[in-house]
Amino acid sequence: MTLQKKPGAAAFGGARHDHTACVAEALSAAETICRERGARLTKLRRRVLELIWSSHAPIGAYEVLRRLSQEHQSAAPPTVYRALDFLLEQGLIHRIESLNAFVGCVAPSEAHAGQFLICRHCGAAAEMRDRRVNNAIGRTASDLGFSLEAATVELRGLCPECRESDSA
Amino acid sequence: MTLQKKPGAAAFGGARHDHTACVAEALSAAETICRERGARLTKLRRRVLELIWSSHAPIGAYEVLRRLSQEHQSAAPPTVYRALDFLLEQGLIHRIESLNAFVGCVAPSEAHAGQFLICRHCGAAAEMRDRRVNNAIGRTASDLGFSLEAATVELRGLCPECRESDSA
DNA sequence: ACCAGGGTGTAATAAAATAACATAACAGTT
DNA sequence: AACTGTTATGTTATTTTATTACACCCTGGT
Repeated sequence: MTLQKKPGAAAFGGARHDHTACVAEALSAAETICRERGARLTKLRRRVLELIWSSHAPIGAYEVLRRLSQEHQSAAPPTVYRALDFLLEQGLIHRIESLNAFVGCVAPSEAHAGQFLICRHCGAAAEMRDRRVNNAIGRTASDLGFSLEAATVELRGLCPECRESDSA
Repeated sequence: MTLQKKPGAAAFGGARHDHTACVAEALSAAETICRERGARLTKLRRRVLELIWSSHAPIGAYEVLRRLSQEHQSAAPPTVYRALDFLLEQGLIHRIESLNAFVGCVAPSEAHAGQFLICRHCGAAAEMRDRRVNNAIGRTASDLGFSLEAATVELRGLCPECRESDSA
């Protein structure tokens, strides 16, 4: 357990966390980071980031597009994909390969290869960076002479919340 | 390291392994398994499996379709996807989420959640099942109260072969 | 004002996956 | 052999996800 006190606390917190604050924090962090890097977080890109942060469940590019269209006449696939590319480059979001969807990054200031716990019931994805997992992966790769560059780790199952309500 | 003596040995072996034998073995194992289970490995399904095994690099559904079409007049997307679904259910192939592609399973007789090392240079994907990685994932999930059902682990980088030729 | 880049608009298309319904092949029963 | 239920395949269309190519337009630096 490294980056977050309690990984999944927000993502799996359900009703228990103040999501408005959660989004505000993410956006403000993004602005700071982009300013520092001289990257341009335009209105459009910021808005896309906000839409992605609208919940802790990964959201597809075309769902972003649908929502964006309601307020942005000229939105089209490239509009969204370009914004997503920018956000990915800046490490402000992650792509969930197994869902073809995107989710906000909880610790965008650091270089990262996120690992995700994805709840099949509520859809939320909690980002974590577990030392043991990283170590195990790193060791395995090096044992095999494989030069590791990136890792996709996506775990599916039931989050604590949904687990309860499932058995209830 | 569990299932294979040397994970990646065949996948990353390049010129060094007898791929014809490798495919023959996979097909014959598939037939045995299906016979035992009463599952029907039809000609079509067998051929799709063979196409997937044509190399150790994951292959996309539409690439399978293109090749299949050359010999099978009526091949269409559902033809291929249905065969793929069958092969996935039987555990004869794996889906590589980060590539939208499929690869033969090296140990189809057992229940499995494969982990993959994917070479960005030659495209080969070596399947492994590393105890440490599995343990780390299992522990992390249970620490967080997450009920783990499936795991996608896909590592990208350079395989030993390509690493050499890269620096050469 | 000019210009160079980066950002966005727009139209078309490619790539990946599924839906829905029709037909055919097959296994077990009579 | 004919009947029947099931599973497999054929066929057409559509949906979902992602990219290409080119035009336009800001914005910052000179």
